[in-house]
Amino acid sequence: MEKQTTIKDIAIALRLSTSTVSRALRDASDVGQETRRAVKALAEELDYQPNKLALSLLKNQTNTIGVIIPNLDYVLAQMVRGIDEVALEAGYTVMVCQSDESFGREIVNTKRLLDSLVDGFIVSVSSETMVYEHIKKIQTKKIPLVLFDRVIDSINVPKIRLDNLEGGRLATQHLVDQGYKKIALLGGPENLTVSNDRKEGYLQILKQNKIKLDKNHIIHCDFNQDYAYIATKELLSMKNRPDAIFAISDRLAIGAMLAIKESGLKIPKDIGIVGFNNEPVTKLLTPSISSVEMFAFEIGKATAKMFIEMIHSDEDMSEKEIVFKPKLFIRESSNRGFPSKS
Amino acid sequence: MEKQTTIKDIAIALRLSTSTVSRALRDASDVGQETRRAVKALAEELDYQPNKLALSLLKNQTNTIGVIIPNLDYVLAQMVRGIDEVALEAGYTVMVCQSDESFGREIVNTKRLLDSLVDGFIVSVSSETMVYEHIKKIQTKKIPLVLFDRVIDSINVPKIRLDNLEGGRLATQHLVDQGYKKIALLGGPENLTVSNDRKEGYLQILKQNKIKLDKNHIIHCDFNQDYAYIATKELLSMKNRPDAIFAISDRLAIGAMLAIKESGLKIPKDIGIVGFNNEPVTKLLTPSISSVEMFAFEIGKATAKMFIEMIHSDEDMSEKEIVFKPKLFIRESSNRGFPSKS
DNA sequence: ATTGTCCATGGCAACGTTGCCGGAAACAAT
DNA sequence: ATTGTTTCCGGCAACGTTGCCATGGACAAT
Repeated sequence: MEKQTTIKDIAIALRLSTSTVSRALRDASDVGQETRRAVKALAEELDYQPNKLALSLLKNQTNTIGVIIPNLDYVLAQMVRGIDEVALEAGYTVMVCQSDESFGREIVNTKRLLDSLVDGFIVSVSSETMVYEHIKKIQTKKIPLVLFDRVIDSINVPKIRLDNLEGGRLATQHLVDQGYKKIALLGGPENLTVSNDRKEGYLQILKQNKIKLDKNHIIHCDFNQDYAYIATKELLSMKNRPDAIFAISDRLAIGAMLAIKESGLKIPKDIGIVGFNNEPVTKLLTPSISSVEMFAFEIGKATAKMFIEMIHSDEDMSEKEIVFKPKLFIRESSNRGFPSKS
Repeated sequence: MEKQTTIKDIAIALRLSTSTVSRALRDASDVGQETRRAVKALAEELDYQPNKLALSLLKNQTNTIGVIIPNLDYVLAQMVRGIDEVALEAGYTVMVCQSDESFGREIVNTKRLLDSLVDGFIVSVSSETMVYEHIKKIQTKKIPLVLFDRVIDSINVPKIRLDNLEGGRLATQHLVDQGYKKIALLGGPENLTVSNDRKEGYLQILKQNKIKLDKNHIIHCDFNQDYAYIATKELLSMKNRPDAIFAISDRLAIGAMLAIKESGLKIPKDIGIVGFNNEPVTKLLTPSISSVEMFAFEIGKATAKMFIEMIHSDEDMSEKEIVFKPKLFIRESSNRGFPSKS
């Protein structure tokens, strides 16, 4: 690493003081025309770049956002893309740290970023995270913080998320409309709000339609295709076999579909499937999978915008919450053609 | 943002000098037992965290790696995961910037990271990038740089990549073995080495097997499913219709498959497909798609390891290159059962 | 000639930390 | 009593930059 040219270098070369050089470069007042020209010329020649570190130290501001996410799967990659785009625009650089769904790594990452002195945090918590001291610490230090996607109710900061309750309702109501009577739920980890909200929507719709719930039809598993496969095998072997599955994510839906295909049951005739996230892959499978779109890219952009706004405004924004409305895309996996028959 | 406690705060509170406090905290010699205890106790109480910015300024080292990538698709997300894991272990924080396959944004990102004073760069160039001045500038400044995946031959730094030539050979030879005679190539952007190496492997195998090449059977398109769909439609409508397609990425293979399905041709009977990257989705589609595994996660880890090694060693490593061997996974889309029939 | 007013520039402190040097105090050895 | 040694601590500079204040010269107004 070679030494960068500094203001001092220019000052010495031109027999000026650093102050004068600094002012000249910043087009400030109180600099002679001639010296200003000379300084700028030399700066250009030596490829002078102001040292951000020194500036950051002085101003106590790094123009950096710490982003903590649990993984880089399709949905979060989209969100990060959205965050990145807006942040770049606003002059911020983003430090993305993945916790890999591990509580321990989430803590390490938070700590690292905290003393890297990022200007603030954009966080989506890991599925393992059940205690939020590390997140609260950010808040205690009065460092700007925005939560997105997997938000935490008990923490009072701006939040950007999907209306997961509504998502669960949309998916379940659709299955009900298609004439399915025994709808099972393939849920994510038990403590994940995102998953539980979708489940809540599912429960609401069952209740509304006076469908009796078989408790065995609710299964929680990790966000992992293989678990879903196993769980579905189990569901299919039950005496009271479900005739539809609402999977809390497309990955789970795919696992379920593989299991169903193996069993010889027909989709959507014998059993229907609806997934969540609307990953591109859902369109490609045979049968294609109905899924709930969650507008990940837009959520990412909205999150970064909220963050920027928070940094630049000094009013209290802790109550702000943006909730995106989900949209159901109906595909083969759950389409028995009922709307048209009625 | 609240003021962090500094060494000075502790010094004043204890009526010591900052030097003494600094030494006490670092367990250095020359500090009295009693003062050391007192300092540490107070530091603990005030939750003192050393200011990284000040240290970085002093040592001219930030413990940060700038990672520049063209997108966050499956393969690169895996690679980033690998980089992240190793970097975290070694005490580095990673700044990931995506250029979104845009030359302009790649330049902006490079510039940003350059004057954020990262300790070094890990770069995979965008498909638009044809001139490398911004990358060469990193090298000129003697800042550690490692290239991975989409590397640049003309730049003399450590490189970690897949043996794409071999990958192209594997895929094509397999198609030849399955009895396909007119193998088309669905390539990526024309100036992308990764794509061209695979193409070169393809050409080699055709030549080796004395298969005459129809130049119209080579199509270049963006890494985008829709383009692949259109390109394949075109291929299928040719008088000299190909009976197999080697797609340079799984995304392209999927687009091709959609087009073929629509045409009514049977896969793999009438036409075979092999993709590249071995994304999980290839297993799930019907038919499942044969694909070449490129060990993205491992490449990511190897890249970060190389980087760390480069930073800590002072010998010249510019000639180092790690080349991973690809592996073909044969699935339905190209399997006419030939090895077993022979 | 004295005072006032610009204009251009320099000096110094500060941001938080460390490294180096010097020095005071205590004690031992002569 | 002088010298040397050890132990503990403070002062200062430095990293690169900016902000504030001071200073000096030129010039005009009195």
